[in-house]
Amino acid sequence: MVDVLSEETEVAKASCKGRGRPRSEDVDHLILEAVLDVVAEVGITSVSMEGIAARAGVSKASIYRRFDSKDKLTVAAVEYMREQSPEIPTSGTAFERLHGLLDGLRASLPSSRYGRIMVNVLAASNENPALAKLVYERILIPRRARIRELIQEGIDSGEFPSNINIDVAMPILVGPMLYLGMWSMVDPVSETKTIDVLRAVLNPQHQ
Amino acid sequence: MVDVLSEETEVAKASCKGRGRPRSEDVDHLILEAVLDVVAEVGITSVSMEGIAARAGVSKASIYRRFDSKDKLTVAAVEYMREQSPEIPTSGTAFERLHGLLDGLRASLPSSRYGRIMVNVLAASNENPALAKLVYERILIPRRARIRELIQEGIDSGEFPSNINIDVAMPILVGPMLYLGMWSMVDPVSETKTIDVLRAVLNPQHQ
DNA sequence: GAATTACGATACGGTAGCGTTTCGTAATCT
DNA sequence: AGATTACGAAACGCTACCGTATCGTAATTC
Repeated sequence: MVDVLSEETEVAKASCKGRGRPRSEDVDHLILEAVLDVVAEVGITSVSMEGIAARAGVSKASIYRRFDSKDKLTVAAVEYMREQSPEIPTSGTAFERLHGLLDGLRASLPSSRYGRIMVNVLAASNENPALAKLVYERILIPRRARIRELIQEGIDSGEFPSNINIDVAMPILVGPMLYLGMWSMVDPVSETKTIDVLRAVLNPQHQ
Repeated sequence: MVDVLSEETEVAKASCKGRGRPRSEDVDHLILEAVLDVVAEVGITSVSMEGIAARAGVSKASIYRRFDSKDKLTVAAVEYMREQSPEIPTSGTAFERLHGLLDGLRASLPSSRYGRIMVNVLAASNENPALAKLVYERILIPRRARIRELIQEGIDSGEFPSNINIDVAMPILVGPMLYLGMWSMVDPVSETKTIDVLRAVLNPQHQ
């Protein structure tokens, strides 16, 4: 849960060190968490001020005091979201750790709040390209960076071939996880599939 | 545009060979096309009877005469959708044809009506799992079958290694296209990337 | 203690879409 | 010709959400 809500955020519209009652940070968090929940469950289109207020247990006035439009609200929610970092495996070989991370990604795609937000934002990217870009840069890119690090570790330790081009390896490693996870709510994937695929990609001789 | 509208569809609710004025097939098509357009552009949640009527240039009554709920309407639209088959390349090596098909898939992901419908249905899969399953089985599976055929052709002709397991090869070939295409509207992919990836997957010695 | 600001609750008129119904007209079957 | 059904257009009451405003109360600063 950490803390946060960066200083530069739009949130602080009028009440920067004012004299009266200060704004409740609890209310800030309640609102943004509610937005993230709704986006994950039913999509950005279905975010409504009234619905968020009801869900967060907060008055509409408290929302409008902070965000004067739905766009500002969703943008702030995404900025607030920063990195529900998945636990990065630390034990085992580079292959095992990479497998752990990637299989976690695959499994989280349809089920986790994180994964569902990504899909819903992607679906709305036509309507709201600015938000899509923001999510891509603030959420997806950092995630990918962690995978890159793990691949680099494997290369440095000699476990993976040294001539790997990471920019080519990324789609080859991550892509199959998207393929396997994306529709798994209607067509579940056997648990051994991920490792079969990773083995085929990283140890072609065993294919 | 073909023809179609299967006989078993829900559409024929009361007017199977009745006596009066027959239902216009033009109206059938106008309605379902409008639904597909709206789903592609703004998502299933945003499909409204009024919106469809206006867009199709049809009265609401004509819609309700055929579909008594929005669910029935969207399901019928998907069933009507059957396969806007992408042109399957016929010239060149198996690699070249596979590349053509897969690169077409990648490029169509964010831009084509087909690709946008898939993402929007996926995003709504929580709310409407039945529709998600229908789309998956009627649209996605047949598409994948065509890719499988192309891979099998390459194996049969000796161009691809004979020990390939197609169930493993599919995620490895298709997955990277998802990875590269999915966010390309906010982060365009260089055109040579697809072929780099395919080369790395199919000719590991050149990696 | 007085001024100031945030809070929850509640209410307002306005808009959009819902599902249904009624109308007059058009097309097809017997 | 007459019966029957589909068509577009329009109107119905209903609900949800919008953005705004007003209230009394709570929490801070001066």
